[in-house]
Amino acid sequence: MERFADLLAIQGANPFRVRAYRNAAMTIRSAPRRLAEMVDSGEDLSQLHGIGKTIAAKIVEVVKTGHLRALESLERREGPGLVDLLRIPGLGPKRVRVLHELLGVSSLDELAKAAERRSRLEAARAWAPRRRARSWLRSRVALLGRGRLPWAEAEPIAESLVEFLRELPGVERVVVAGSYRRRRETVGDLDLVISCADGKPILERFAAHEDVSQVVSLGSTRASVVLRAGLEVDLRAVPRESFGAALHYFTGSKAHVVAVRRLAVEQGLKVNEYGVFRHDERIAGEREKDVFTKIGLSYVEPELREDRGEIEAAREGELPRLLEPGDIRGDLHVHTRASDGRGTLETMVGEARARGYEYVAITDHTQALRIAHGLDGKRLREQLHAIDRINERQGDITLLKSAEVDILEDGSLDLADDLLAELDICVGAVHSHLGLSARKQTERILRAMDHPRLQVLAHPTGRLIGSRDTYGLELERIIEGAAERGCWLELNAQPLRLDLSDVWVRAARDAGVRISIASDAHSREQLDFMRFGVAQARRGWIEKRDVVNTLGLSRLRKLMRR
DNA sequence: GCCGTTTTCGGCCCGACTGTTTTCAGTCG
Repeated sequence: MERFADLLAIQGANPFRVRAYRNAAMTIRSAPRRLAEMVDSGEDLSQLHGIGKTIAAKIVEVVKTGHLRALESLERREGPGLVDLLRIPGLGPKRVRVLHELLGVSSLDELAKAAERRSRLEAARAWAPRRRARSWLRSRVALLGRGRLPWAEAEPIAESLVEFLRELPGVERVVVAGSYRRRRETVGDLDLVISCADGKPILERFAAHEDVSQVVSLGSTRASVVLRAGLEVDLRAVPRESFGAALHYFTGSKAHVVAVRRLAVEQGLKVNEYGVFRHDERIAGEREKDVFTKIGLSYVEPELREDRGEIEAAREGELPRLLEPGDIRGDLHVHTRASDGRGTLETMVGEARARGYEYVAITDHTQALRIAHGLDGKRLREQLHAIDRINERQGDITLLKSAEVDILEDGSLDLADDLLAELDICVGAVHSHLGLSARKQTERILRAMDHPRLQVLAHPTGRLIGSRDTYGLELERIIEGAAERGCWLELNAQPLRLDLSDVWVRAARDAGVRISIASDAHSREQLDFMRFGVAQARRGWIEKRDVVNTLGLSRLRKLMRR
């Protein structure tokens, strides 16, 4: 749908038609179920917001045939590589069309070559930056290839920029907005908002920061730069009375903001980054909360602002009371150096106690995972004894006997039943045979969950952000199976896992599955990863009561299956 | 192309920056 929209835009189609396809793409991305499944069960896709008869038919065609004829014929006409040009900052559909028609360019490679040649570009009247067209193009092509950064990697960069700005004279407030504030698992750029009386000198100081490698644009209210690290940073300066409105606008998401503005228009109001206006009168702007209340909404937490139902819920006063970091009372997935962790048992327990946890489950790998030095029966028994001794010594934190038990290819567990019976809680995980068909992988996991001892399924999809996709899996069936069996699903808080994702953790919650948010710490510092998991859970509309490790130990034990 | 307790037709969020525009198009967020 996104690709089709791109090609339509390059063709010069009605922009609202183009937008309709982009909206549909957004709906598909946020859908809590796979559309293929809806098609298979004969459901009417046009019930989904933003999908009408035409697009529904196209989706059905893709699901049933694997092809979209309309897309393929457009690609044949224009060249399949043409849409890639849109990824270059500063190149939109109109300029891509000019490049295509004038220079015969229809792929990134061809563009790179054309940028080195003398070309007729300078003579093209329709091409706005024509005086320095070639050098402009070269500098823009160089901006390509910057991927999204995991949230946790953006954090130190964001914090140092905030610190820098706070110390500039005239700066009143600084907040990192954008997808960073919404706590998306990755960020494409950083959006900083400041309030001050006069933005120009501050923006100029910012553009001259030693970490800036390129100034993309620099005006009196906005500066856009690229850091040496490759990250793009946008800084917006607004007066104090507009700070809340600016924060709302720059926090996004785009879809959320558009929906809010549309709602305002329906009420005869206008919302922009300077405030909420009735005719020419500003009726809100300094405080973000007022932007919501003036159009009849309760305050929406940034993590929810994806236009996935939060606006309707805010209107009805039915927003969730989101999980808070302080609600967490224990960690159910922690490694020691007995397998592939770095800390000793005592170190990890000490760190958990320092966090005020009531309990921590020690979950080293089991024997099948050779590479992690997984524990066989003998070594696990030794660890269980050690845990008994620690538990006898101290009363303020309880160690739960556990293991991250390998789920073997046939769905059986990598520990004998008598050993499993000695554990307080069994965490199961898939680490091998990731290439099974989706059906086989799903049945393997369901079979493992059939085992009465298996309580938590760790990192359910196995994805690694930026490097490994979900292994083939019918996640709806896993969620359904977990609900039926009283099995819990983990939200693994490792910043490159965050598995389950926001959309899926919400789907699991909706299906009545309980969630364990777990650090999967392999060193004492990594117990801190819990906060990434909490943020991801909030994006999935998770409340305290949905999460098992917000419970005290006795209630937690009661909730276990056996 | 989608949508509708104003509408089945006529709307569809809104503003900043760039370039060379002498009043605005293209792009971006």
